[in-house]
Amino acid sequence: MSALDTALHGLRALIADGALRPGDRLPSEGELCETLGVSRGSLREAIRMLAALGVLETRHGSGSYVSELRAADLIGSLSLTVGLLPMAGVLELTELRRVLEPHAAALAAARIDAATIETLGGVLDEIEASDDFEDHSRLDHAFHMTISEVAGNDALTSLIDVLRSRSRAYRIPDADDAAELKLHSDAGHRAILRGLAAADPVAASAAASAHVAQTEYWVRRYTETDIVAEGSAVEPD
Amino acid sequence: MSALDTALHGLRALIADGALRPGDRLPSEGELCETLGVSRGSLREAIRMLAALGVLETRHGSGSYVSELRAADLIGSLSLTVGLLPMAGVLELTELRRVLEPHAAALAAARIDAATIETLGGVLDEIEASDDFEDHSRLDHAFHMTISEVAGNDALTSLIDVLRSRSRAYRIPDADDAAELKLHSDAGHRAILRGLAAADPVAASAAASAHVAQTEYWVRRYTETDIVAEGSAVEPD
DNA sequence: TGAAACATAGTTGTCATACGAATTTGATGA
DNA sequence: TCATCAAATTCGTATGACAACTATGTTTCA
Repeated sequence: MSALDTALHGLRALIADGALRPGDRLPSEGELCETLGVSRGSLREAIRMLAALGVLETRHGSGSYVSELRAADLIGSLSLTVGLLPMAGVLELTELRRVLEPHAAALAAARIDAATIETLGGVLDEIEASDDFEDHSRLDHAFHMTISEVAGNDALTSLIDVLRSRSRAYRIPDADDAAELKLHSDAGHRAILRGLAAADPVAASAAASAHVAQTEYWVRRYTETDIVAEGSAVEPD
Repeated sequence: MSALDTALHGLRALIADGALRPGDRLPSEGELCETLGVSRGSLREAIRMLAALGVLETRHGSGSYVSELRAADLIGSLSLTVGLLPMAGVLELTELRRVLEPHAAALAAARIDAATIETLGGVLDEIEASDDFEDHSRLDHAFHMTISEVAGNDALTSLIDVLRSRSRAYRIPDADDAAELKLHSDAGHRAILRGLAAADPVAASAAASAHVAQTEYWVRRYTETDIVAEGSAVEPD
């Protein structure tokens, strides 16, 4: 087994066995090197791998810590990479959205309160009033994330967020198409909100399903034509 | 921006911009160090992070390569970490299974062929004939993965695999409970297979839903009592 | 007494160098 | 043409050194 694997499995075992619990500080790199019998470089590579996966967090000058190990955080670690998927992969992910978003909408319909409904209505008002792509994208994200959060499962919210992050980054180049998309999008949002306001899981779910299907249609339509990626969709620290 | 971030974003940009495509070999570490202006150690840490996320693959003596960037592979990178989730997180994931597995079963019902139905029947025969926990776990896995694969979405299959990997690692300690679980589990499997064989998406979906709900019941039941984790559920290379 | 400033030790971040291990490549020879 | 071997290339690992940052205890001053 390579030194890197030794370090990786060693660290993982410390957490799996309960020797290190969420929030705990790891021994210093020097100590871990002795314990695991690897050089500092190999150890640091292993730490970085677990950090990339959301298991560890390192603070300069302080130490490395075990994360809270929330399912949502681990799923969120995918956000760095989904932006690199080719279009074929994006379509696969959209199919997952077709299942997950209706589910979230149905759950939300059963739990949402009047204040949140009002908030969501305000968001839709803003979307419909704005012509700016950035505003639209940001508010659309807020609308859907709020629904996921109301659904009450953080892992579900995180997963939907990750899956949505990609299609969000595309801008429809053709002005007429963009206008048509926005028209249908706005109508879809209103339908979802009606379902939520009526506390009707079936209606909310169906509306969410239709909304995703529409997204999928546009993604497919532009898959084989011009498409403009909005940067790398990941902001630097 | 730290040297590590420089390297990480630099590598990511090379892929996002299309300068490096799936399957391509990266420049040597020495070249990348010069290009990005960081030391070899920092560069290697960045490479490891992307490798942990399934974006890069490194071969000793040959070089580092961009992976095929399949959605299924990126999702599969979670398998290293879901084994570390506390029970609360496992329940969150089980709720996701409640949506995804019925969906997969419904899709599979519409696409499955006679040969696969026969194969699945054979797997169930084996399960029902075996008393060994290892056999049962392995065959159960094969049964459900086959269904996912028939569904035809690799990302969905990978996601279900990741989510299932955790509950699979638990063994019910009480013998009577274990026997009861197996009884219901076997019946659930047969119900799913009946739905598939009848090419009835609704029946298959409902049976899969019930099957996951049952798993969830047992996970909850044992959450606050004794539970035995079957190792770290990740086999070394 | 209280608080601000400082000094110190400990920890991670980064770099440079060296050499081992594995692969790839090209030359050599039958 | 093919097999074999040697060399070059590349990643894997270890070590040492120092900078950057944090945490903690101490001193100093109001």
